[in-house]
Amino acid sequence: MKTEIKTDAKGKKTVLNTCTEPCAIERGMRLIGGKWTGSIIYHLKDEPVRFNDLCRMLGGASRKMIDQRLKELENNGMVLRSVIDTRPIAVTYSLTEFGRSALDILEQLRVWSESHSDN
Amino acid sequence: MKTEIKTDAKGKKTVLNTCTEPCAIERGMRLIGGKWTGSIIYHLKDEPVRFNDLCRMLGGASRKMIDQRLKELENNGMVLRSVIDTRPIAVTYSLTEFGRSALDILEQLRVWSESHSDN
DNA sequence: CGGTATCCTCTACGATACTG
DNA sequence: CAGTATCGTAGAGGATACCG
Repeated sequence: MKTEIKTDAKGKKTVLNTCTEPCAIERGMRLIGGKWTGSIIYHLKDEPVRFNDLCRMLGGASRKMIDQRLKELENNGMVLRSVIDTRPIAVTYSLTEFGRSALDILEQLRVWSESHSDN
Repeated sequence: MKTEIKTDAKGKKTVLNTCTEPCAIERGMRLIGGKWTGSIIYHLKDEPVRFNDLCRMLGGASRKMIDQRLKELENNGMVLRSVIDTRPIAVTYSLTEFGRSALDILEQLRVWSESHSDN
């Protein structure tokens, strides 16, 4: 996210784009900004949660979406998938240290969003 | 973002979804999580910026995208569009107080993202 | 229970060309 | 300069059904 605005002797401005693609903010958003991604991370903050419980928590999201997002999060190293081989099988999802490191941002976002719900 | 996990006498857990749709985190993400939205807000943090300068700053984004995002941001009350009636016309975009209130989150996101660019 | 597979629709987005 | 209009494609995402 480096951009310089150069101003010459006559006051004319030139914008230099030195922004590496994709920018840090965009990269970060692609990690936690997907549909339901932030909510999933947030719901895993206290304890491991099972797949179907997560579905119930995220009432508006389809199972396919949640499955997809969980795989992304697993691939990005933010979520850990644990299989407990009972019958029927049980699978829990929990946050890795990396995943946990995103909680501050999400909490701040939640507070910000709620404080502006009056618009 | 209210979800309760009830545990009964036998230790059996029931998940109650009391999450109002859409949740605060999702609502917040829809405000600043669109493609390029965060970057646009971030680039407006110091001073009003003209349309074409913004395009140069966001090298990877098409003009159409930027136009679209700016309109969204204007509709959401985060960005102010100012027309200076010279010839040729000049248009600058700047942050409103509401838009400015999102900068903390974006800055935190940027730092977080950069500190994990080694994965 | 915890998923896949399939189908279908709708939109996001890029490319390009035109305009006051 | 700051857009709008039009077209085309790829992928997002819902609904439904099936599986180990």
